[in-house]
Amino acid sequence: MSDPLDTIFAALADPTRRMILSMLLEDDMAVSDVAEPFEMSLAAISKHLGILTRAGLIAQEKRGRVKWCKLEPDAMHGGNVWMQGFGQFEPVNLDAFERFLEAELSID
Amino acid sequence: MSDPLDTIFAALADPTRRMILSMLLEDDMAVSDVAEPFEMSLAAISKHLGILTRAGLIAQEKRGRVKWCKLEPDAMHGGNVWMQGFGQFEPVNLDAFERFLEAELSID
DNA sequence: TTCATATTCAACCAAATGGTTGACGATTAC
DNA sequence: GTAATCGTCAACCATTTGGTTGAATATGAA
Repeated sequence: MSDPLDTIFAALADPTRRMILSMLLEDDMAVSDVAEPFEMSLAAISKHLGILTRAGLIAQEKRGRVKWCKLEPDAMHGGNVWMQGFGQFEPVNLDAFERFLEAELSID
Repeated sequence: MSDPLDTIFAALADPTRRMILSMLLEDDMAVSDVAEPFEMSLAAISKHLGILTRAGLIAQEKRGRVKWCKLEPDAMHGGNVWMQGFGQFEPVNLDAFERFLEAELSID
């Protein structure tokens, strides 16, 4: 049907969804806990999680009445390779990335 | 206003636009030449080029009555860094990427 | 000047997106 | 059994997206 890159890049184009992925980088989370920091309905977050799941960027597993979300970072590989084809980007500075995440996640 | 990553990933989510970027990897092109292989109107391609320009992924320069499009690969850097924060992806195999492009561009 | 070429603009359209609300099914707790 | 919690579903809505067409603009060629 449609190129997986369509789905992956489209999923990453939304700031709410990127934030969710950043949160899951810290730890697996239940749907309600994912939704908690956002000022939108649980149903809206549920839709976002559906989109991330269909893109393969997260996996959801139901245990009891709680549905756990876990990051699937390998799904990003294809997009990453595609982009890298356009230039030799300097090696990623992971420290800088962690500082970025630190800042992004502390909207307390 | 909106995160540049919104704009970049959204621009990359469309297969026509990704194809255009691949084409520009070979060489700079005039708008009409970009449009030629696609089965859609010139106006549609013009819009796509506008989106790529606003995302910073290409630059357009008018010389005479021809508008030239040229790749700005550095604009991808931010997205690339963001993705890499999610995993240590194996070093890109540029040969493989070239073969991929070869295949993608030869829809003659 | 007149004509052709290169590109954009404006108006329109159908479909997709991101959100809402309220009802619903599943599971756990009392 | 009854009630509370977790999450999704369905219907709806406004906005954005990706395309069309026809007219307009700007430049170059005859």
